[in-house]
Formats: sequence, C-alpha cells, structure tokens
Amino acid sequence: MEAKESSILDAAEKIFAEAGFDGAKVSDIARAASVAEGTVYLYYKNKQDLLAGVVGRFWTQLTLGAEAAIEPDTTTAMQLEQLGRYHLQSLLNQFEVVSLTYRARPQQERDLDQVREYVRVFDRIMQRGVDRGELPKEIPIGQLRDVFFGTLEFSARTLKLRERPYDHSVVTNLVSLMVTSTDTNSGMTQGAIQGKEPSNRDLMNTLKAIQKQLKTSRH
Amino acid sequence: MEAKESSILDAAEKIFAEAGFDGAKVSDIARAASVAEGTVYLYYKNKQDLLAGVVGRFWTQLTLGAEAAIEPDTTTAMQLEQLGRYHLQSLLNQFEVVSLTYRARPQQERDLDQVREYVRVFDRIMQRGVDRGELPKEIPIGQLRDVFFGTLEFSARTLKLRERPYDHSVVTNLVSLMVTSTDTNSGMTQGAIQGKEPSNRDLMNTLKAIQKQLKTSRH
DNA sequence: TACCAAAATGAACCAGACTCATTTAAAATG
DNA sequence: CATTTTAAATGAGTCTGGTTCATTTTGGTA
Repeated sequence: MEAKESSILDAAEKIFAEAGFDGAKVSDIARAASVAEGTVYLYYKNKQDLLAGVVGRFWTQLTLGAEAAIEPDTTTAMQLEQLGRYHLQSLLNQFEVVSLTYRARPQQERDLDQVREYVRVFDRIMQRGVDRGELPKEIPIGQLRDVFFGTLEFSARTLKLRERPYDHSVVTNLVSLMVTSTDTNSGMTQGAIQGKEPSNRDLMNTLKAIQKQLKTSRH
Repeated sequence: MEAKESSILDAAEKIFAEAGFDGAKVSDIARAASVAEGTVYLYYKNKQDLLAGVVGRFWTQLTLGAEAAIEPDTTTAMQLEQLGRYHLQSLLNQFEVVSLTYRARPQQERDLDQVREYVRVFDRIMQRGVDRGELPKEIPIGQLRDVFFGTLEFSARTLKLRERPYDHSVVTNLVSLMVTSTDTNSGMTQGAIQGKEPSNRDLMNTLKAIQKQLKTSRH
C-alpha cells in the first residue's frame, strides 16, 4: 500500500500546520494517520525527512498551480502579475505550511529541489520576455527573481502580522516597479539599451484579455 | 554578577552559530560559558528564550551599526544605498546568526521588538525623503520596506548558496529600482501627468489600469 | 493448509531539555 | 570576626518525545 504513504503525509501536514514542527509529536501524527508509531519510520527516515516530504509536496503542487494560473499569450508584465497574485495568495492561504519550509532546509537549501523547480516558472516568464524583445537582453533575471519572491514573501508576513487579507496593490506595485525601471533606459538597465516600445501586438493582447474579462463578468 | 549573563549569551551565540539550534546542546553552551547547566536556566527561561536573547542582541547591534553607516546630510537615494550596503554585508558576514532569527519567532514575529526597531531606520530615511520633497507624499513606505528587506534577504541567501561574495550591484540595482519608479510619475505613484504626447506605453498603462479596475470592481 | 517475505507493531531505549534539593558564596548583622 | 540571612550556583535525577528492533500480523504462493 502506497496510499498509506500519502495518508501519513496528510496527517503530518495537518499536525505540523497546527502545532508547528517542534510541537508536533510523531505519535500524534501516527495516530492521525491510523498507523503505529514505528510505521512512520518505514516510510520516512526521521521527523526531519517527514517534514521534507510535506514541504516538497506543497511546492510541487504550487508549481502546478502557478503554471495553470498564467495565460501563455499575454504580455510579460501581465504574466508577472498573474504569477505574483497566485504566489501571494498561496503564501497567505497556506501560511503555516510555508513557514515550515524554513525548518526543512537547516543550513542552505541544498535540499528541496521542488522550490528550485518552482522559481523556474518565474525564470521562464522573464526569459520569454527577453526573447520577444519585451525586456532588454542584459536584464539581470537572477536579481529580479530575488526582488520578486523576496518582496512577496515579506509582504505576506507583513499582511499576516497585521491580520490583513490579500492586498492586490502589493502585486501591482511590485510589477510596475519591476517593469518601469527595466523597460525604460533608466533604472536597472541604464546604459546601452533603450526600452522596447510595446508593440501593437502587445496592445492587442491586452485588449483581448480585457474583452475576455468583460465577457465573463457579464453574468 | 551580570557579566555572567552576557558570558552565557556569548557562549550560546557561538554554539548556536556552529551547530544550529537543534544541534546545540544546553550542556555544551553551559560548558562553553564555564557554568553549570542549571545556571543557564537562572538567566533564561528555556532554550528558546536563550535563542531570543542571542538574536535580540544581534539586531540591537545591527541597529546601532546601521545608524552609524548612514550620512545624515545626503540624498535619500544615497542613504538607502548606504543602508542597503550595510544590511547586505551584515547578512552575509553573520549569516548563521541571521538564520537563527527564523527560529526565534515560531509563529508570527510577535516577539523580537529589536527587529521592529531595526526596520525603523529604513522608515526614517523614507520619511525624511518625503518631508524634503524628494519623494511623493503618497508613497507606500510600508510596501517599499518589504521590497527593500525582502530583496536583500533573498539576495543574501542566493549569494550564500552560490558561494559568492558581497555583490554591490545588488544594492545599486535595488535602489535605482526603488527611486526611478517612485520619483517619476510613472510606476508606483502614477498620478497627475503634465501634458506630454502619450506614448504607446502610456496607452498600455491606461489599458492595464482599466483592466485592473474591472477586475477589482467585480466583487 | 503450510510456508515465506514483506509490512506493521509498540514496548523499550536513549538523548537531551529541564527541575529542584542541596551546596556554596556573598552580604548583612551585631 | 563570628554568625545569621539571603542570594547564586550546582549537577544528579526526572521526564518528554524521537528512534530502534524483536516480535507479530498480513497477504500472497505452492
């Protein structure tokens, strides 16, 4: 039975989320999964490993959701906004699980390939933007990745701390921050390259997106 | 003797830093501080509390250092760069201690006033920028704070992970990102625009704004 | 039904955080 | 100084909870 493995993961996620890593007892997790304590150790080397399983699964799910949340045929700015919205909402909705992530990588994050997989969604959006000429070729994608995810994570913490709900202005401000200072010849890519003027195709894409929204909002 | 308290703190910082929170045994810390194990518990309620002491002291020191690193009479952008440089260097130099910070605030960071004190250094710089007219009055300082510290923290992790040294371009890029899109009437603080021929980008921005409005009014 | 290998069990083990009865040092008193 | 009082320090012992492993149960096969 491999359904048992995911049953243990489910139980672990639940208990970890409500009690934290230290507060969660393996015996509680075992009980919640309806197995004996020793059984847990047949599937996971130790408590840490069990946590890694929970966290890894979470980020894998997140990657799938992110890919689904992004329209393939729209501007880079729009895609960034879609990813940002999805990311911030996920951080807020599953704040406890996200917090566990830090416990899963004791030193560096040499573990957790799933997280690395997730950030590639961002990289692909940016790379496509460069390929299409929407972004300058020398744009430092790696640095902007830290801007993007760092800002959203800290924003999520701030919102949680102040007990505020999802705030879309965080995402729009972040994206406009990133695009206004990258697509003009000021800011991060000051120097050689002039900003790429949005093409008619870009305008068209945006108009179509608006059209779609109007259609769906007309009950 | 209250020198004993800081001697315990010193020992704790050392052991925590080299072994991590879980790896550090209270008995080791006691030995390193040349006191009995029970003595540690006279000064700190428990191991968590001891960690909070170490981390709290670190951030207090950081606040002092940050204030010293900033020239009082210079532009906001320059001060931001000075703070950014100092912050990133500190994160890198004392990466282990910084990592412990996450362990000190199990759920939210309801604890750790010292961290809150530290971020006020940033707030003061920004507020002064507004007062002097260098920044628009409606600038969202709270959001930019998350951009600033979130980006730097993620950048530090990235540099550590890739085993790279301090990279000043991270700071300059971040600061130019923040100032170029806030001090013009584009980006975060798009407002009343004086008569200039609208470019495609302006059209694009307008369209996006409409789209945003449609999206948010649908609730 | 008998046999075997894999899966599951939970009592026992053990590391390490934390307690507290006792000891030691310091301060106050006369 | 000697004596009492108070505070500080000690470390052996307690207790919690992660981990192990000898034993039992299960499910498939001859």
